[in-house]
Amino acid sequence: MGRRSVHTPEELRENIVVAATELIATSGLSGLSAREIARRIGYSPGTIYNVFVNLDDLILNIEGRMLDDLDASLAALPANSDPRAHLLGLAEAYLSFTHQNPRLWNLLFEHHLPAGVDVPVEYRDKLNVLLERIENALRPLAVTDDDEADLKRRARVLWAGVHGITSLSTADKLSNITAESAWPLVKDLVETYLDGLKSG
Amino acid sequence: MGRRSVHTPEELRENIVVAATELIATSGLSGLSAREIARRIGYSPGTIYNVFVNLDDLILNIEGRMLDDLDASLAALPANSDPRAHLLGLAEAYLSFTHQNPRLWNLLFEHHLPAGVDVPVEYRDKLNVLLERIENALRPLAVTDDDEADLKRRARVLWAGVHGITSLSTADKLSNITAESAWPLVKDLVETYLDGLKSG
DNA sequence: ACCTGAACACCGTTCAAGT
DNA sequence: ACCTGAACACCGTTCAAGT
Repeated sequence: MGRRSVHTPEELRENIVVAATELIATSGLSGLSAREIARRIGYSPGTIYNVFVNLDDLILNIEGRMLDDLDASLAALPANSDPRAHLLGLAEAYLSFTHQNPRLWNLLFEHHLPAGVDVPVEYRDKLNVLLERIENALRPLAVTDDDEADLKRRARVLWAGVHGITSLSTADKLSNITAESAWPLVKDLVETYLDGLKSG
Repeated sequence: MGRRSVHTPEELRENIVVAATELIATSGLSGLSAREIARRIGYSPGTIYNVFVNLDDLILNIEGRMLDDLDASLAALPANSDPRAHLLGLAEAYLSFTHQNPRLWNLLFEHHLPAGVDVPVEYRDKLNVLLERIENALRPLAVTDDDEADLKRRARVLWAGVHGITSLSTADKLSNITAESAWPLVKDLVETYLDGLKSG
């Protein structure tokens, strides 16, 4: 026991994250356990607590990486001069990202910090960077008497609405209410909402 | 030990459900445990498994009751001849119901059956009864070339969209992205979506 | 310095045995 | 018939002790 140093601290940290990510990807949050991670990486359970303060800390780390990956996905999207097509493109890329690994994506919404503990600022920042992409895409569609607050609200409404459909789908609950897949629903929501902005 | 019969089977069942509901209402799904229920009702853990097949079965029972309560809430709404006002009234009543007990409401979306097991038919039926209310409210708004499939899709899109906002709010995650409360967002979504139906 | 593993306080679920 | 409680196979987290 003690002082093995077969892995650098960075390797150890990475191994823990990878093992945890695999467990969640396969079996969801309930499939995650510190002891199982330890077994998989060949260390004792205690070691995980030398690297992360607890499972919540580890989970927040994984969530942060996912938000970064999503942002990279959206950033890679080709420019589009038509605002409506641009927004639909964002929605499609978002949907596709979330379905790449549904259980992992669900983590963001299934995981709750203990009462009183709130999410780190960097995490909130990442969310707002994502929402700014939608604000920017929405800006060309604004009518004259709109202010910045309207724009922000609409970006949040649109995202949250799409999130509603998406999360039902990634959680396998959409099939309880319809045989349709998520995309036609998301498309209908985005298109109809944008139509409503024009006419409202 | 054995054969106490201080409670009828119905009482016992009800006591288990009440204790479980309290635990979830206070601490969410993670606060629920068969052993804690047993402690609270003064029986041994094994007894719970004489009444319910397992915790999932008990949870499904609680979820079913909630859907019935929600339906009763919506049924109690006064009639409204204006379709837009009617839909907004439904959305408001829905939002208010979900916020009466946020953690309990969240149960519906946080709880997952093991892979391969799907939700009982009665449960799906309850969901569809709820969605029919929205379909009916949406019907007067249909344009001439709409068919029943359009109506069904729109009811699901509208509900899922509202659900997106609502669930972020009941899960205490809305505050990560905005200082606004759920209602103005839900109102914006419903109004803009309905505007979009007219103009689309 | 790094890591272990026993310890503590929990879980869900089953089922032989008791009344 | 109804209920118990020990048993089995798990958890998260801590921390004294070992190298």
